[in-house]
Amino acid sequence: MFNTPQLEAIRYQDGPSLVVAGAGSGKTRVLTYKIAYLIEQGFRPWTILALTFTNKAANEMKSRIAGVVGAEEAKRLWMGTFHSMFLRILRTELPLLEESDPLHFPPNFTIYDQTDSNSLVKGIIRELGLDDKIYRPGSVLSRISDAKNHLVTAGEYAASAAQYQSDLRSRMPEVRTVYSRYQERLHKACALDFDDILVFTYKLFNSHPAILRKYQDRFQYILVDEYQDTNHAQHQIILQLAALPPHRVCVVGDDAQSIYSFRGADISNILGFSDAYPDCSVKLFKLEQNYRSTQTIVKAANSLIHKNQGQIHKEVFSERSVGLKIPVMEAYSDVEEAQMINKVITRLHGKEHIPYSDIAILYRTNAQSRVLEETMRKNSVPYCVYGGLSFYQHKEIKDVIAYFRLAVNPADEEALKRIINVPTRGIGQTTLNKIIGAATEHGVSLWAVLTDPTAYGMKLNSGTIGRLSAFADMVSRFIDKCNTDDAELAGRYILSESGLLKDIFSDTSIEGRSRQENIDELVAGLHDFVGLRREEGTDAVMMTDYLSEVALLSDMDRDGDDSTERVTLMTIHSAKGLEFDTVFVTGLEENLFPNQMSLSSPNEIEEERRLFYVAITRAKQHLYISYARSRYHFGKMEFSNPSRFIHDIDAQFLSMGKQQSASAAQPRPSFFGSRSSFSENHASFSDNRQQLSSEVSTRRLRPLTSVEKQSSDRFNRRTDISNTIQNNNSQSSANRTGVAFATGSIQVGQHILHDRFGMGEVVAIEGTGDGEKATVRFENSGVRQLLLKFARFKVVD
DNA sequence: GGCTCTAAAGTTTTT
DNA sequence: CTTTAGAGCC
Repeated sequence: MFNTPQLEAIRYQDGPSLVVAGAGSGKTRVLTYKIAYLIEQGFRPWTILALTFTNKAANEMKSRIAGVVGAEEAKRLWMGTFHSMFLRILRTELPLLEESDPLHFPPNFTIYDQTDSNSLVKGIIRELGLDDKIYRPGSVLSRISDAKNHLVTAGEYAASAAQYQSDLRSRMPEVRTVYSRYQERLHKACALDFDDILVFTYKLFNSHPAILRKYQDRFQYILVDEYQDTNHAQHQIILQLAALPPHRVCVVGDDAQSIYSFRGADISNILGFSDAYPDCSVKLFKLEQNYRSTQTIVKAANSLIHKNQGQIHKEVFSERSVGLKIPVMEAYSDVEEAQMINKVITRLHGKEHIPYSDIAILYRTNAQSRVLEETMRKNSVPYCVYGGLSFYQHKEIKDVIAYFRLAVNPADEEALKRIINVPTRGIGQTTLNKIIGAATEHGVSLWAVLTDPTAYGMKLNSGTIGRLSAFADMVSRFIDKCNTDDAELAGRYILSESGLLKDIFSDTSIEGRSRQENIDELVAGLHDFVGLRREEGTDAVMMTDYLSEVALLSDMDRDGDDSTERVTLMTIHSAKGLEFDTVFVTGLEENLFPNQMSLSSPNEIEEERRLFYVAITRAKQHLYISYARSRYHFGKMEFSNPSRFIHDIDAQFLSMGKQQSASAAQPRPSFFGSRSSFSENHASFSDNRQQLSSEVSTRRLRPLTSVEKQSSDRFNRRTDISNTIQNNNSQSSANRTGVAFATGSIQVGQHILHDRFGMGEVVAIEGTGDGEKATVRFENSGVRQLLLKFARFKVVD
């Protein structure tokens, strides 16, 4: 079941350990069983802190652990992302600090997402009279974010000569001023940004030894997955929490898969972890056997990654079958690339009966998904796109969430700015600027000015005053509602009373309909949130609880639809940690992969190469690599050469197809020389080309508009679900009904069909009356405990 | 103050 | 090509 190093890694618990785990080496399984083992050894679940990279990874691991030690135990683990776990700590601790403490925050503080941060920085740049051509908000914010990742505060930043010199070189000497003001404004808005979650946690522990001690004592064992992608702040917090002997901390990762340095991830955290504890040695475990992929894939990956310098040496090997050589497919254009891939998918699905859900198409940038989607749709291949514009980033959803945020925390400046005139109520930019000016001048929140404009010297005409006070009154009612009613009731109230609902539902255009669907889905989400929490016996069902949850959600974390049969499309970054029988890695072109932005720096090229390594090691059986000779970029066609990375793989593992005839048209001489062996496709594809090309020339594909894209996406996501689960009504909140049950009506061993989790088997029942709970093992949703009083399901047998 | 039209910029990856 | 920001007009 486990090999020797895996077993040793699982059992070791005397001190700090580092598990260097090659791709496909069963890293997640080791982590899962280590935690289960710890619990069996007597560690209580709430004394174990397990940090993962995504919420999804955490939930999956949790439900696997539940399968071993039971749902009741697994539920109590501190398991989640760095951000969600530390946010939980901050919500508990920050309100308890003295008000004079700079870290003090009331419990209802907001989390600013990147858009909020960007908008705030932009506003500050404008207020300071800086040129936003030079001070591009994005670059300024990334400097600030960089500083925060390195735990450099605004004050330290302003005092640092080195920082100043660096900013000066970028012609942005005032970044330090922006940083300081940015931080002030966050504080005034009662908000933390993403990076602050880490910075505040570090500072909290650093300046309050008693609080640090409390968590050091609580967390008897700390486990961290994907350690190669942690940043300096995260690393330091781990060191704080595991500072006391015997330093029971276990970090797991693979330096060869470090792909987030652009976000501040520091590979030296894992490379140097062996020296983290001067008073004791860190036990090193190497997992080198790959259980996922064919020998060919593993060897090809090795030959690629060995082109990089500076890594922990390991020799990943596989004992699976040798497998096929890796076809490298060349296409004329991005469209043809998509069509070739579709052709192969159709063949694999039809002749080899590979389910669509075992197939993934990976790409470097989100923009590449368009052409693929269009082609898949034309060929009726079901697909699902992950990432890109997440549900929570749609305008209408952000508007609604902004209302919610304002109702929970009226000081929230970005939320207020966003919706003060949505729907239009005659409060325009001019008035808003005056309010911001007065608020800045008096050092108070926008809300304070808004509720009493004259007190802050606002000169306004009576009409404006009336409109402002009407708005303030409305928000006050929302605040009250959020204090008394649960998230769903309050949410519905806000939607209708704000006029948003009327505004959105009076628009009958295609775009409007798409917005309406999104709003429906949001309300359904609120309903589920309240319903599920009640089912699980939690009473945290208020708007503030809901917001805490959604603030850290990304598209990757959305509901699993793994029961359905669809090809997965995602960026390579999103694919980290996943595996598929068949993987297509697309767009292997110079300037795209490696990306143009990374060409100037050897380090960044190495990171791109690691990214390619991640991509190819996702495949279990079938791996295909493709590139296009031309591709649309900003609407105009551009030609490109095959990626240098193809060359980095030992040619014996690749299948390049036959020699090209001299007459074939080439947009440009190949990277590999004019008599390239690259141009003709792998044998099994070459016969496709002619029919495909004619199709290309007759019908130029039009990129999808955002609405078409959304609705097709929705179609693709949804249809299969509603067919399999007949009474699934998650599409609409309107006809949602709970299925009521008398308690005592189900028994262990019965199968149920849950409204949301699908099919599952009842494995235990405990408690009586209103407290009666069933433990259910779901086919696709893991093991869960449901409070029968609230649970919505029906018994199947 | 609000709406419409035009111009410019943008795509690297995301908790 | 698409999205967004800004100017100009009502």
